[in-house]
Parts: sequence; C-alpha cells; structure tokens
Amino acid sequence: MKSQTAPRKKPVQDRSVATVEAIFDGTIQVLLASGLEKLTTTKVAERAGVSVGTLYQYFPNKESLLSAVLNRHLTRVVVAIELACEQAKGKTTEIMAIALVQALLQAKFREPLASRALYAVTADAFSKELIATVTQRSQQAIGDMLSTSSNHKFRDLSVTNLVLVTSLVGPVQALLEAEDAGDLLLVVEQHLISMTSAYLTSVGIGK
Amino acid sequence: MKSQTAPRKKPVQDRSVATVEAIFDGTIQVLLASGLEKLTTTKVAERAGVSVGTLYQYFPNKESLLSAVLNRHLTRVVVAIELACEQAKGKTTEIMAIALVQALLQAKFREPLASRALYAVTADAFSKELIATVTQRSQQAIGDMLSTSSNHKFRDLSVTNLVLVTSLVGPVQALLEAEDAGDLLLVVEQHLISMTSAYLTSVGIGK
Amino acid sequence: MKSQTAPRKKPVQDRSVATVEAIFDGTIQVLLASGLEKLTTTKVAERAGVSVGTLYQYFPNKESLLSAVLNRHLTRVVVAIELACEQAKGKTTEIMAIALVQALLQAKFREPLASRALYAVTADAFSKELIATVTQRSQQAIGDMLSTSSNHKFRDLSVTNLVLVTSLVGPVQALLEAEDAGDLLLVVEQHLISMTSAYLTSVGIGK
Amino acid sequence: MKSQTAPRKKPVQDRSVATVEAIFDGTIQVLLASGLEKLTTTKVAERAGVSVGTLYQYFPNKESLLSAVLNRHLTRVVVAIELACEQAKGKTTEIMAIALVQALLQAKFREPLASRALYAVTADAFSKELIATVTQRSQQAIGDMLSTSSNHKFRDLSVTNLVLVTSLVGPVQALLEAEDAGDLLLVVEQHLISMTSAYLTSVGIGK
DNA sequence: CATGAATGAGTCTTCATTCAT
DNA sequence: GATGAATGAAGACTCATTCAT
Repeated sequence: MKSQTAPRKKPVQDRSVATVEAIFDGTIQVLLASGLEKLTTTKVAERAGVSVGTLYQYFPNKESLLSAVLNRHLTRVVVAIELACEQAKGKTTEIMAIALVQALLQAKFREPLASRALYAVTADAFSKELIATVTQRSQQAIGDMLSTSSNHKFRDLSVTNLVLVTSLVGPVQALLEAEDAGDLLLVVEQHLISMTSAYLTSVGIGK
Repeated sequence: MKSQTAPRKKPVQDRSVATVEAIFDGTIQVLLASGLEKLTTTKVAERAGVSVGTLYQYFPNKESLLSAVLNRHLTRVVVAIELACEQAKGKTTEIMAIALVQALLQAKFREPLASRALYAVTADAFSKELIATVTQRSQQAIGDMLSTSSNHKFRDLSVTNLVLVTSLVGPVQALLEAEDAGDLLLVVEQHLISMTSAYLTSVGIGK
Repeated sequence: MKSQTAPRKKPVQDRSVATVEAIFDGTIQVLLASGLEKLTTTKVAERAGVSVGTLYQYFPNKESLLSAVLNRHLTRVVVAIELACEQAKGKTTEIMAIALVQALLQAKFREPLASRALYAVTADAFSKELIATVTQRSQQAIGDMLSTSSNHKFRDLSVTNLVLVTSLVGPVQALLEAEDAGDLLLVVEQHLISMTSAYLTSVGIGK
Repeated sequence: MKSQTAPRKKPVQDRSVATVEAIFDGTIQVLLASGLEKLTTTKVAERAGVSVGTLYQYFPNKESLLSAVLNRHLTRVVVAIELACEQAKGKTTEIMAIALVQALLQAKFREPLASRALYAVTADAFSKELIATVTQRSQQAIGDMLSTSSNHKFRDLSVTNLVLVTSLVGPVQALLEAEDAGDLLLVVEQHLISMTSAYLTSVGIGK
C-alpha cells in the first residue's frame, strides 16, 4: 500500500487549479509567519482563503500537503540543475563549476521565500524519501556532466557528486537567511564557484 | 525578557547529575526512535527511567530540554573546532584545512547517534539563536586561525569563514545518515580536506 | 412538528424510479461493506452511481434515506405477515404457527443481504417510531388471526402477540448472520414452528 | 497485533477505580440521554465529572470505552445465566425453563437503565466479537444444563441452544423499553416460561 | 435536473504541564 | 525530591449539506 502522501485528487477544473495554487501559497505564508512547528491546517486554509474542508479535499493529511509543496519546490530546483548540467556537458571543469553554482543560486533565489520557508520541512522525517530522490537526481545529473569534462577525469565520481551537492546547500541556505543577502550574494557566489572549481581541479586527474 | 529556555536548576548532587544525564540520553533515544515530530516529554521520561514530574523538575518545558541537549552537543563540537584552530595557528593553509576537517569529523562521529538525532532539532525555530551563536564562535575561531596562516592572506575573511562552516556541515550530515558511513568516511574526509584546502588556496593571496 | 424524515419528492418518472432504486441498493451495499457507523452519504451516492447532489434531491437528509430504506424493507415483511395471518384465519393454532413462521422466514430471506444490513439501522434512535409502527401492525395482524383460532382461545392476547413477534426476530437475525445459514435454515424453521405452536397451545385455552 | 480495544491501564489505586466507575456510569447516562449516535467522549467525560484527558488515560478510544461498558454488562448477565444453569442441572425441563428465564430477567432488570442503554451499542459493528463470545458462553451453559435433564433428551442440542438464547432476548428488550414494564413483567415472565418449557418439551424426547 | 467543489461545525484524540500525595 | 493522575487547550480530520455551474 502506498503511503498516504499522494494528493487526493487531481485538479482538473480551473477552479480546482486555482484552489490548489492558493493552498500552496498559503502554506508558504504560514511557514514564514509561524514556522513549521506552529503550522496548522486551519491557518493554511485561512491564508489560502478556503475552508479546511477544501484543503482536505485535495490533500489527505497535513503531511501530504507539506510533501506536495516541498516536492514542487525541489523539483524545480533539480530541473534547473539538470538543465544546467546538460548544457555544460563537454565543457571544462571550471565552466561546469560556474554553471552548477549559478543554476543552484538562481533556482533558489527565484522564490527566496519558498526556499527559506521550506528548509524546516526538509528536516522532517517524512521528507526523507523525497530528499533522497532529489539528491539522487542531482548527483546523477552532476555525475553525467562531470564525466564529459574536457580537461579532467574523476575517480570516486560518486563521492565527488555527494560532496558537491551537499556542500553547496549549506552556504545557499545561510545566504537565504542572511539579512544582508543582497550584499553577500555576489561575493558568496564567487567564493562558491572558486571552491567548487578548485575542488574539482584538485580531485580531478588532468587529461 | 529572556525566553524561558534556561535549565531550571543546576544539578549539584551526584544523583541529579545522573538524572539529567539519563534524561539527555532518553531524549536522544526517543529522537532516533520516533523523530522530533513524535517526541513527547512523557516518552522521554519513560526512556530515561524517571517520571514526567522529575523531568519538569530539571527543565521548565519541552523546548528548554531540547535546547539543552542540542546545546551540549553543539558546544562540544565548537570546542573541538576552537581547540583545533588554536593549535593550527601559524601553520600553513593546508595544515589548517586538515585540522579543521578532522576536528569536525571527529567531534561529530564521537557521538554519531546524537549527531544524527539532533539534526532535526537544529531546524526548529527555537534553535535559531543557539545555532547563530555556535556558528559565530566557529567562524571566529576559524577566522582567528586563518589570519595567522604562514602562506596566505585572506580578504573577505568573513565570507570565507561563512562558506567554510556552512559547506562542511552538509557533507558531514550526509555521512552520518549514510548506511555505509564506515566505508565512506575516509574517502569523504580526504575529499573535504582537498576541497577546503583548494578553496583556501584559491581564495587566499600568496604571501 | 413533523420530523424532516419523509422523502422529498415522489419519483413519478421512470428515471427517477431507477435513481431511487439505485440509491436504495447503494445504501444496502455500503451498509454491508462499511457498517452503519461508517456509512456516509457520499459513499452511498458513489455506489449508486449518482452524485451527492442527486441523492439530496430525493432525500432531505441522511436520516430520511435510512428511514426510507428501512421502511421499504420492514413494510414488505409486515405485508407478508399480514397476508399470511389473513389466510390462516379460522385454522387451527398449529397451522397458524406454521403460517407465521414461514411467512417471516420467507420475507426475510427473500432479500437476505438487505435484512442483514438493516439490522444495525434498526437500533438507531430515529428508527424507534418506525419499528413501533411495524410491530404494532404485526401484532394487530397476529391478534386478529389468533382470535379466530378453531381450537384455542387466548386471554392476554396482547402479551401473546408481543411475545410472538419479539421472540421470532432474534432467531431469524442469528440465522441471517450465520455462515452456514443454508444448512441451518430448515432445522431452525422446524424448531421455531415447534416453539410457536407449543407456546400457543400451552397458553391457549382449549375450545 | 491486538485490536486497540483493550483498556489502556488497569486501575490499581482507589482513585483510579472510582474514576473508571464514574466513566462507566457517565457512559450509560449519556447513552440514555442522547443515544449512541450523539454520544461523544466529551459528553461522557463531563457527565462523569472528569476531563476528556482522563477518559483517554483509561480508554485508548471511544470504541474501547463502549466495548468495556458493554462487556461488563454482558459478562454479568452471562455469569447469572451460567450460575442458574449450573444449579438447575439434573432437574426437569420445566424447572430448567423457569431457572433460565428468571435468571435472564433478573440479570437484565437489576440494572434496567444500563440494559436499555446498551442495546444500541450491541448493534454496532465492533461489538460483533463480544456478542459472539457471550452468546457462545450462554449456549454452552444452557447446553450443559439441558443434557442433564431428568425427563428429556435433546437431539440438535446446538440448534435448541441457539433458539433459546436468541428468542428470549427480544421479549426482554421489548419489556425494558415498554413504559408499563412493571405491569407487564410478571405476565411476560410467565409467558416466556411457558414458551420455553413448552418448546423444550415438544422438541425433547421423553426418557 | 444533475453535478461535485466548497463549507465549517463538530469529533476524536494528543500532549505539555501541573500539583496533590 | 519524586510520582503519575488529571487537566483542557489545541489540532487534525470528517462529513452532512448547500449551491453555483
């Protein structure tokens, strides 16, 4: 039996689509305003301008709601990464580093509020699986890209992927929560590119 | 006004110390077994072998309990980092990288269960302050160390500190949760050292 | 003030008849599958292949739906009993016993599923009135029959009626829920006839 | 895994015993005042003079509460029947009939309110098992008794047991709900004895 | 007439916290 | 100091019913 986490019904009608969208937004709002701990389905429904009943028409339980929101966000991020990786194939390691870091930052900062809000959700037990999937896809994309590098070869490719994915997330998150994010953004981006590039060079084997 | 988060009384007697210790352990146990979401003070007390009443004798509320546990853990980690940074002062950037990475890994893997269990707590709203403090101290220690490097100078030292601290945490966490952590540990450690070292070199200015 | 329990409109058209019929069937289905406790109007509508809205077109509320279903069933049973009693008038007490028991069993086993399903509904508060009416009619019919017995007279006729009606229902219900109802049916029927006949003889006064 | 229907903790202390007793009484009260359909755990707690929390300390859920109350009642009834059957062993069939009917009536009318209130609970799905057990025990006791009859032997003993048990319950229930129960009691008792006795005689084989 | 999305009052149940013993 | 029974506010979730399309 599948875990009770899949959305309850697909929004086929326009009204439904709008409703679900409003619920998603409401979730983010409440997450930012109250935090995950104090997030209640009633609050979310209120913010979304619908009744609790309606919320439950689309999501069988609170968990599935949070999962859906997180899923939508993370999927967008991974897709951005996959795209960037695809486009950087065959290029030099330096260019790959730039592509990867920029893609991640852009994806995260396109919806900075959602990004920040969803961090807490990420830590929740039921997100494990989702996170695993997303991490998996990211590593796959990065691995596929790296193996086409024009100037380096990588042994321990899987470890390299792991390190790359996990090491970039922390700084990005810190940036999202920083008050002077705007000022820092460019410098940090530069540093992350330097770090990634330097790491890949030091770990790669010259061709 | 201070938040009601400080422990209620100091355990001066041996029995008290043992009780608090048991409660701390119980908390970790429950965290691992049930997750933060399903952690209840009653469960913790049970695991600790005391009554709820006793638990509340030492901690005014659930939050303060979790804060205390998290605080103890993080403090140990920072202290380890501070120590390592202190000892690596005046050395080369490469040695500093090694010292830093090793200190972090050792500190985290000394109590791997606690490290893993407390990750979720970290994401909770009330931990913000604690995390901030700890991050602050770490960056301070690292900054102090870096500025004594025998072979590099750093501009944007604060950014470098930020990047270092935040980028290492992700991989370590991933490692803690990996099933084959044992096999990966050494390789990942090596990669993290490479990354850190390469990053510092690339960002530093030769003396 | 009358309770809002009467059907909302009479199905004059064929389509309407079919719809109501489908809703009745759906109700029985859900009753059997989920039990009264978990019976919801939505489920019933689904099973019936109509929308909830349509269901409410024919029944003003859940109660009236259940009442209607129960009513239809019980009415059929009483009618069968009334008929049998009518036909046995003037016969001996023994023949009356046979007629009564057989009529009841036949009526109940003509729609065994419905009979079984509706037992729970019977116990619900709102059925009180309906049950009373039905019981009343049965007792009336039985009383009318008994008083024409060719070989006995009855004092305490009302008590006799009460006992007869209420004592036969239990065994029939047990039979309906038995797994080996088929095997038992004939024997139990025989026993019930014996019991009824013997009871009437022992309580009746020889003419 | 056992069904979540067993009481949560045993009342060892006096206070606990009193609490549970109050909850039982409260349940009966609410059942009589509002009916099963409108019975809520909050209402029960209020009537019992405790908080909902306390109620849930002793019963994991509403169902288990109702089961416990029903169980207590039915157990008392069966015990009474078992006792009566035991004492009537070796006697004539007529005496057995008297013993059985009187035992049942006395047991039911010792707590007439509870008897009446619990009828609805009886019909609920989750009571199936309990009812089955109780019926089983009753039939066993009756069977054991009948087989020692001094003046009759019974073939189809199991059918006879079934018929006896199920046929007596209906009249008793009707009596409990009758407004003039007091007036009827004696006559009905007499009729039930007649019926039972006559049935057993007609179905038994003279020795 | 039929549909089914939306509503929200009403339930069950949990759990942090207190306090009499 | 320790205990654990009692509390009750709060939150997740359901479902009878309505009404715009």
